[in-house]
Amino acid sequence: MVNMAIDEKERQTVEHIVKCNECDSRNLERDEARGELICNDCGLVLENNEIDMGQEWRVFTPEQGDSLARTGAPSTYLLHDKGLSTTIDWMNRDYSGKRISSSKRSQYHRMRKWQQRARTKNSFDRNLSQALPEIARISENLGFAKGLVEEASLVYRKSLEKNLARGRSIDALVAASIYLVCNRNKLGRTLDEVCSATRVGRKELTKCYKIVKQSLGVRMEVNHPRDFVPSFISKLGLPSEVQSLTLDILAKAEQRELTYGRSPTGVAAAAIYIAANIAGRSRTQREIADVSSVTEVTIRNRYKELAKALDIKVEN
DNA sequence: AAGACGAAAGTGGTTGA
DNA sequence: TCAACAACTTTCGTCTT
Repeated sequence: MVNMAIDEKERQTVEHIVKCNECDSRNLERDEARGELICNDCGLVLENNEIDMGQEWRVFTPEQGDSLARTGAPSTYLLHDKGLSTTIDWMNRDYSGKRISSSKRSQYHRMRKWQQRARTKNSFDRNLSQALPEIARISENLGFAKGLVEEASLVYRKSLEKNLARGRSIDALVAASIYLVCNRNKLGRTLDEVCSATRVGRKELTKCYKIVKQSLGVRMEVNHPRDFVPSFISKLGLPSEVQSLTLDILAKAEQRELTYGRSPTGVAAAAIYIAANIAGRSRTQREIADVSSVTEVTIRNRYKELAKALDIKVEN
């Protein structure tokens, strides 16, 4: 009986996964971090900005379900008070729905007013209540899963605690927090992508990013070209075959130390250019330059280097 | 006409004195 | 703090298909 209930649950989760629109393959993979559903055969991104369907716990009996239930929404870093403070209802009715007397009504009015003031009483909270919705909005634009939004909010909180907001715009600090989370999770988002998702200029973002990174003591590994490959490949609509070819090329390039001191996006772009060419799915330098935020010239320079060192012939 | 090529000059970041 | 330097960008004329 209990087992049947589980089967039913699992059947439901499997059933909402669809076939690939492009190649009808059922070989789909969910990338929880990016919030994307990807076809393993052709590389098509089927769903963006997916809702995180993961459960927090598993329930085997109804009693267990009751015992695990709790009141209220989960605590979240996304709300300035983590969703934990009290709010006083605006309706002038008591718990049974009866209207309350006028003297009580004005008392509640005063209480509500002070409650509102107290809730966002200091600059810390006021700042957060402005910044956190912004984080949520931008994260959505970038297709973050819920966990990443929380992480970005936490980074922002810590930066505030370290007094980094003074003399800087909230927007810049928000953007820096988000970019930091991108890098830490190796999402392969370029600086430009984050810039255009926010209202913050490139220069301001890098400046702020450095400060946040430094003062939070976050150790960041240097971005590797391979981190950018899935994102670029999918934007170019190239099959996963090209992706694995690209990764092969990058692995060899790394062995010959062709990746050091070069911009990782440039190297990734060049490797994709070569791989697409070999696979007979050529893309122009312009197309690849557009998605990778480097210039054609850089792609040319990198790909010449790679082709020469790895002894690959590329014809146009 | 589109795409690739490469030279030249300018920009922003890193490094080392 | 400043100069030197490598990587990268922008621009543009030329070549190839």
